Amino acid sequence: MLTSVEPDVFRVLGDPLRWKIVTLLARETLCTTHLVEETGARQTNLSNHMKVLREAGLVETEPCGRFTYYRLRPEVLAGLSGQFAALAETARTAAGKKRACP
Amino acid sequence: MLTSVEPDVFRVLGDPLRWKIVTLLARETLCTTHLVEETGARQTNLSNHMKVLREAGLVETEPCGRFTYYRLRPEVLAGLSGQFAALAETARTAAGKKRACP
DNA sequence: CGCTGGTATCAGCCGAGGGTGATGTGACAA
DNA sequence: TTGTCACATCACCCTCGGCTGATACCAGCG
Repeated sequence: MLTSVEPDVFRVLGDPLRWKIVTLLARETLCTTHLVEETGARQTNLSNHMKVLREAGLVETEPCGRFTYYRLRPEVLAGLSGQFAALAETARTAAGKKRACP
Repeated sequence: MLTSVEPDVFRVLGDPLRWKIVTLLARETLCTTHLVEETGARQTNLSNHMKVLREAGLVETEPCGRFTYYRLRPEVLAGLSGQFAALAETARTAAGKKRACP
């Protein structure tokens, strides 16, 4: 039952700041300091969001001395793409099919 | 600038009940009464969620006498699929690219 | 017309979660 | 070791949004 966890991923991506972080990480791997200057958010706030992204499986951490690099996981994005494609296909084939009013 | 509205769509899909509604509507067009018996939610609650889904452009209404049928818009799902695919591709090509620590 | 059933709207409650300051931890440099 | 920097954790406030009961609206039917 893969679909049960999807609303959580969407809820995670539904925050504007987190979505911005994801788009930034899609272009290059960054550490918290870079994200602070890119987004303008506080370090504490970013740390909280990174924890959420990490627990959602969207991001991997890569310690580098005192720094912590965050790397996006393309597989998850590709999986979501496939889920949406399948759902769109289901909706297309079911076009016009409606249940009778009781 | 398409990407600016995306977090809103994700926030809409991030609610478990709304996601269930979307998956149900992907299979067949339904009216509120059907959704009430499928989800077990109250009519008022469902009406609120349908308004959110409609305003997000995910769903179209189709009045049929006293009933209101809701139809999923596959184009939106397909668009999201494409966005995720592009983002995954960007992340893949940028793999290993990391900004230097300041 | 009045009644009934399907939906939408309104006002309000309340818990989840985003934002913040203070503080803890761990790694490098002098 | 001591100081500093990067990051995580904690406690707290406060807003947003999901859920609800009451109620208004609208289409069909007698």
